[in-house]
Amino acid sequence: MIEFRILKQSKKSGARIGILKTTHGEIETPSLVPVATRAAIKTLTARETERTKSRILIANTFHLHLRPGEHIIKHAGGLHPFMRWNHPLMTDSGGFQVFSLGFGKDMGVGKLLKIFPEGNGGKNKETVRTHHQPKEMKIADEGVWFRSPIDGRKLFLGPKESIKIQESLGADIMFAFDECTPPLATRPYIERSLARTHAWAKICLDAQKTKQALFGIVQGSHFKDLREKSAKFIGGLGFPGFGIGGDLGSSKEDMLKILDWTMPHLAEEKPRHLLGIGYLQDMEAIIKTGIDLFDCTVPTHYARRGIAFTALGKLNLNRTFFLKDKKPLDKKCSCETCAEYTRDYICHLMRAGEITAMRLLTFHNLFYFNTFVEGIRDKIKRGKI
RNA sequence: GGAGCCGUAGAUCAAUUGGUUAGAUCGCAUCCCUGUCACGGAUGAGGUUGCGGGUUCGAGUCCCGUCGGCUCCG
Repeated sequence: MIEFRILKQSKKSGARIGILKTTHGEIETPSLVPVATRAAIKTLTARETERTKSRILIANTFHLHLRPGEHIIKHAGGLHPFMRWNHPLMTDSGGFQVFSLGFGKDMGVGKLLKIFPEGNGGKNKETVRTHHQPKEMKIADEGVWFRSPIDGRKLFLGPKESIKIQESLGADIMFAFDECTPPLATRPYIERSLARTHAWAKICLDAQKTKQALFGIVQGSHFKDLREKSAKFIGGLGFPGFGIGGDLGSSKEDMLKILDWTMPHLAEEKPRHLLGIGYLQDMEAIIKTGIDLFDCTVPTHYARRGIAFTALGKLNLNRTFFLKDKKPLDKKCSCETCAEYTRDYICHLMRAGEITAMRLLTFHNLFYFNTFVEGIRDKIKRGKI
């Protein structure tokens, strides 16, 4: 069970301040949802994650099903006690892995299409047509046959299976099983996929036995009518909240357009989660469309590549330049990393391959992102956006 | 004192019987990463082949000298 209360609706935009209540406490929205795919924010403990101002995390059904298996987590009493996290949790359905381990892997693309200049090896000419299948999986109306990336054994995941697993995991919020279509798919492929995602949404609702909140996911790629169709359909099924999935086009403008097409069809009083998006420079814009929650791997993933986010932009701590830099990562940041450590040391650790570097950067980036969202909430409260 | 082996990019090593512009890996530099992939991807810089001479149309490769390192024998 969740309860969502909107405390303030902006008069200047779709932005709003809300409180999302769950049985594991409440969070203020808009909020970033850091990604704990395998029931861990990589490099940090739950206690440490809490000190980065994070109050809700998202784990992944597909990855936890593979390892350790949902029965282990159920036996431990669910994800919350298992990972020692006493705040709200979400689980992604595994639908995204249909894409990321399927066409995404085959074609070497993300869900946001990168535009290549003309003549660049015809990279953009490749398309996914109606009856195409990814190399290592089979997508059917009932669900998806995968091969385990761990040992190669055959696995099946469909809407019923996803819900059953997510119920064993016991997060406060679950997501419906969907297909994130590849950005290079043809319209007929997307239409067919959308019908499937919609059918799966209904099956998920029917399959659910627990009181966890189940969010439906809007798809529809970059087509206006398909996005509207999906938003109306998913919006009409009685879900207590919604996810918006990508392909979200090939630019920030595309993404905002897609959100604008979608949002009017989703009940205002219900929370909206933008799946997998959250560059700092996009946050304010997506929040202004009416997004309440968004998960993103960027703060944690980039940290492990040596990137720190600061008021002056991204810093690449791999660069030898920083070996003699005695400043903290960000002079105004009040996180534990910035309070105790300076760039020279973190640069050294990064270059030496010491995992402590990733830890210090992960801590900082999460704190920085959360502080950044806090700043946007503050702007909404003061009526500035 | 004598004999032998070795010397190629910052490091470790490749390079047909002498034959185009001397390669690879790591490291270095710049950039990339959006419902996760820590140690990944793209691009780039870097060489008087220890030094000097010779043979040859042509030498990292063959010859002589020299310097340095290693091994063995006295």
